Amino acid sequence: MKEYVNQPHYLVAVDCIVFGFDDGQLKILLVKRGLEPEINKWSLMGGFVGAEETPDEAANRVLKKLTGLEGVYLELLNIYGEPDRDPIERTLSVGYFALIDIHKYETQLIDNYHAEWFPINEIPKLIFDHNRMVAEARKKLKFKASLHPILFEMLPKKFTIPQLQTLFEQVNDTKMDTGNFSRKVTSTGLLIRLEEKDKSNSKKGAYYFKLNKKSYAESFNDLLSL
Amino acid sequence: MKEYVNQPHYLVAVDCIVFGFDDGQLKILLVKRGLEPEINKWSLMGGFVGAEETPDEAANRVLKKLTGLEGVYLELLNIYGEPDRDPIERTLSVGYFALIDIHKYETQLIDNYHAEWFPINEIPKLIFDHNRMVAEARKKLKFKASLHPILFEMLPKKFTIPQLQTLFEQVNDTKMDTGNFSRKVTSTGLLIRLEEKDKSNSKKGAYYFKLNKKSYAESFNDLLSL
DNA sequence: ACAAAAGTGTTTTCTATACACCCATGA
DNA sequence: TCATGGGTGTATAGAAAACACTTTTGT
Repeated sequence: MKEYVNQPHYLVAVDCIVFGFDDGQLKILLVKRGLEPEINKWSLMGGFVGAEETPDEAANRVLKKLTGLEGVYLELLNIYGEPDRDPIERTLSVGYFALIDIHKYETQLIDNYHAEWFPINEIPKLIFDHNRMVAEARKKLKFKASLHPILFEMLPKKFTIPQLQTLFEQVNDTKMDTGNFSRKVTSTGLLIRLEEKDKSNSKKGAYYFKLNKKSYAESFNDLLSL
Repeated sequence: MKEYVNQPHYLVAVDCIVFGFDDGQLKILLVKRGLEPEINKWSLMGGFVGAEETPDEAANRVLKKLTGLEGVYLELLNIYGEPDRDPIERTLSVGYFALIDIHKYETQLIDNYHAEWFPINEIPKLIFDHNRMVAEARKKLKFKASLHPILFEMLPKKFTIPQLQTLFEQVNDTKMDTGNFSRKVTSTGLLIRLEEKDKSNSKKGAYYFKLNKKSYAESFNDLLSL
């Protein structure tokens, strides 16, 4: 037990990189920081890890406070622990990235925090090392999505294949053939076609699909390249 | 600044899951814990994060202390933060997995810590949540290795293709065709064949290869499925 | 009728897999 | 010489990529 004595103790925070997809663009949710230092600067949404919770739970709590959403897709990104990253006091931050359906969050809460969605390529200067966190999150999202069908987490319940394709293209920073994409994605068995069509982007209209939740759940056990 | 007041502070530790490959087996390095509680039980090698270092640096320091090695492949695994995971005092632990060339560590140091290599399928009961960490590390290694050529980190400078194949099979818990494996791996451009052969496993002998360091470095920018 | 997005058909290329078979050599 | 692991050759199947072309319907 002696070794525990005199070891330094630190503040531990969580910061969330919240991804959403809207209007054909991959976006990130940022808040105007409400406390000193750097008050009123843009920042990631975060909070301290409380005495009775794990970092995961803290991230979920923060996310719920900001968006009203529960059961959000959350994944550990990295630990940020430069001794001087927070000028007030040493704080280790656990970074998480979250994928949410951008149309489901509660506007009221967002307003309370003076939060705004920023297109991924138009992120402003953020406090501390938050810009680095965003860059790493983007990269990790890309790798993760190459083996796991997680991007559906950012789409509404009903979505079209062209919509899904745009999201893929945004995440991977690439263009792909529409015909091949359509076939590839329908062949996975993850999608169920609905009768309804979305005619907002073409006269012909694109069928809406929904996730096949059973296949989706199972796919998380496997390596699946989509 | 007011918000920083009265936030709880915690101990922050690192724990390393050290993988090595020897005798055709994937192994993990464990130590006999030297402090209370649970003294003399098997455990991962760990230590507290010092005031002047990041968790990464702490992990590197711990690893050097144990093996004498520097510049080891280290990657964040997860953060373990159950409020009661350490019975003495709340301690958050940052788990790392490390890949080392098992023949390069310094025996003397290992002896000092009463450390031993355990085949991956014969891990004893460990303290706290360390068994869970090992399980997660194994899974993460598999996923990571499916897109990045990191397994070379566990091989000596000179290695044969059958050796590499055995390592792959161990990590992925599978068997593959020797002919196809050989072609696949040589076609990546990551390997340079040497003149020398290893005749310890066959009369014909298997060529030694070394890493093409340039291609190897570049490959880390891409998604590469090996 | 026209234009433009959606998505199907078709061809070609590439990769993965299976497996027969040759190679080298110590015992 | 023969048994054995190390590899190459080859044939086939399946996936990916490229792209022509049809379908639909608001204008």
